[in-house]
This record gives sequence, C-alpha cells and structure tokens, in this order.
Amino acid sequence: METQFPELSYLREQGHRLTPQRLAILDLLKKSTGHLTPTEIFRQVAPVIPGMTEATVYRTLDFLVGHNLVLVAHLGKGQLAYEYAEYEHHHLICTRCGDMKEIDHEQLKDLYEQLSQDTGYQIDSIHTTFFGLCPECLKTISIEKENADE
Amino acid sequence: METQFPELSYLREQGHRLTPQRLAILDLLKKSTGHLTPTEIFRQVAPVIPGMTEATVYRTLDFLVGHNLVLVAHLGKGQLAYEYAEYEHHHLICTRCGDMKEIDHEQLKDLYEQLSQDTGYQIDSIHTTFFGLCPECLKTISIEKENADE
DNA sequence: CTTGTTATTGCATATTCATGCAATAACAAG
DNA sequence: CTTGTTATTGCATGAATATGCAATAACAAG
Repeated sequence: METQFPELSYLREQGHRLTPQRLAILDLLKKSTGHLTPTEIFRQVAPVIPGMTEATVYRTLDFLVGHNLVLVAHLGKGQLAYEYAEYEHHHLICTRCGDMKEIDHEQLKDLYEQLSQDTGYQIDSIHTTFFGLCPECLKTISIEKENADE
Repeated sequence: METQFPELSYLREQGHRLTPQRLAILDLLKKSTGHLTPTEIFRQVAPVIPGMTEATVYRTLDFLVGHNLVLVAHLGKGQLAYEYAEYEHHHLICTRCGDMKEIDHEQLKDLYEQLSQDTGYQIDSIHTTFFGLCPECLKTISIEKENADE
C-alpha cells in the first residue's frame, strides 16, 4: 500500500490488523469525492488486491464505520453508500431523481442537543439522511399534473 | 378481503387496482403496531393469499409507500421496515441494541422549514431516522471501558 | 529474522432485494 | 352479466448483502 495512514496505528494497539484490503478500501474512499457503494468499491479494489471478495468489502466497510474512519449514508430504498469521514455533514436526497445535497452539521446542532436531552440518547452527529423532492422534480410534477387535468 | 378501505377508492380512479395482495398487506400493517420487515410481512400474508411471492411484497410496499398509505423507515444497516401511515413521526435508533424511540414531528417542524427554505426541497415529513446510542448502551460501554483500563 | 497466536480473509452458501416477461385478473364500458 | 383493456402478479432469474468455517497472514515477542 503506497499511501500511509499514520492515524491508523492506534488500531494496531487495540489488537486489530492493518491488512492490504483495509488500507486499499480506505485509500480509495480517501481519494474519492462523494459516495461509493459497496459494489463500486469492490470493482475498483478487486484489480489491485487479487482475491478480494465482496464479503470482505462488506466486512471491511463495517469495520471502518465502526471505528469512525468512514461514514455510512442511507441513499433511499435501503442502499448504503460510504465515504471518507472528513467532516460532519448530513444528506438531503430527492426520492424521485436521486439528487443529493449536503447539509452542514451546524444547522442541526441545536436539534441534536434538544433530542439528546429529551431522550437520553447520544446521537450520531454523522448519520442523518433527509428525503424529499428537489426543486426540479417539484416543477416536473406540477407540470405533469396540469397536463393530466385536461 | 374482509376489511374495507373506503379511503382507497381514489386509487381506482387513478387507474390502479385494488388487488387482494394489496389489501391484505395494508390490512396487516393497519392491524400491527410498530414496524414490519418485508420478510415478516411475506410470512404473515402468504398463508392468507395463496401464491403470494416475495417479489409482490416488495412491489406492493413500494406502491403503498408511493401513495402515502404506508411509511418506510430505515432501521440502521440498510434494512427497511414498514408501518401503516397513521401520524407523522420519526425514529431514533440505537445502533448497538436496536432500541427505538419515536420522535414527534412537532419537534422537527422548524428545522424542516429552515431546510426547505435553504435548499428549495420539499422535505418528506415522514421519513427521517436518527442514529445513536441509547442510555443503557452508553452505560454498558463506559463500564466496559473502565474494565479494559486495568 | 523466526515463530506462534489469532484476527482476518476467501470460499461456499444462504438470505434479502430487484426486475423482465408472459399469464392473470381487476374493473370500466356496453 | 359479459367482454376487452391493461395493470398487476407469479415465475424465473440475477444482484446485493450476510455469515460460518477452515486456511492464511499480520504482527508481537523472542
């Protein structure tokens, strides 16, 4: 693995191992902008790490998420997507066209504190996805409705 | 189908059909408290509707969600769960033990308006899941940490 | 640099979820 | 009540996700 991850040495101290598989996936996510699905990750990493399997991709992603090195995000319909954990943000996804907007965590901070107080939960600051319709799709839909009315 | 759904007749007017499969699933969800996964739904409906397949369950759920008769909720790890769309609420799920708390929509109304204004999106009022750690798991974890320190 | 321990991988397999297509059945119209 | 149209289903199949287990390899200790 060319790329170094000095921030990972603490994992070794916890008894975990820095395998080429883990490094390759983290490397890929670090280089990529935006999300990747497990399948995309497998396709990109498999040529580099011979013998790589899908099962390993899923387990590795779970591992990286569990150690807060990678973020999971729901992309509607239950699929998950992964990205390097660079900064805290959330997502707003259009259920019609799939368009995605990032939401800075600042905007949700107050709500999070409120919810924490009310429920006693410690809420993940990095794990919320909102769903809705984007401006373009709203326009399209209202046009379709007009046409249907005739 | 014994149970009547007078509120469904408008679907027929839109060219959709009220099949026994759809009625059975909606009926089940209406009777059930809390969530059901597609697999649970299949197991409960299959004996009643001979020939029912998983594929039909998935497609029917999509249909019902699309028409706002049923709510989908993310339950962590990408699985989806479904429930009858009775009132607007959200979920807060413990990523460690799976415990779930409902969050009334009132609490998020302001945030939703803010996000709508900022992004131009029309946000689903019924589709947000927060993740975190419940009070019990927080306790357990802090105890485990203490023990590990010795 | 070796070597032993054991976390992790790869393989095999099972489960869940998704979709094209021909057959079926809901229902509108006569 | 019959009949034609076509939305929906069931079937077959494929993709994505999950997991037990034996083999492998990371790495700590000597």
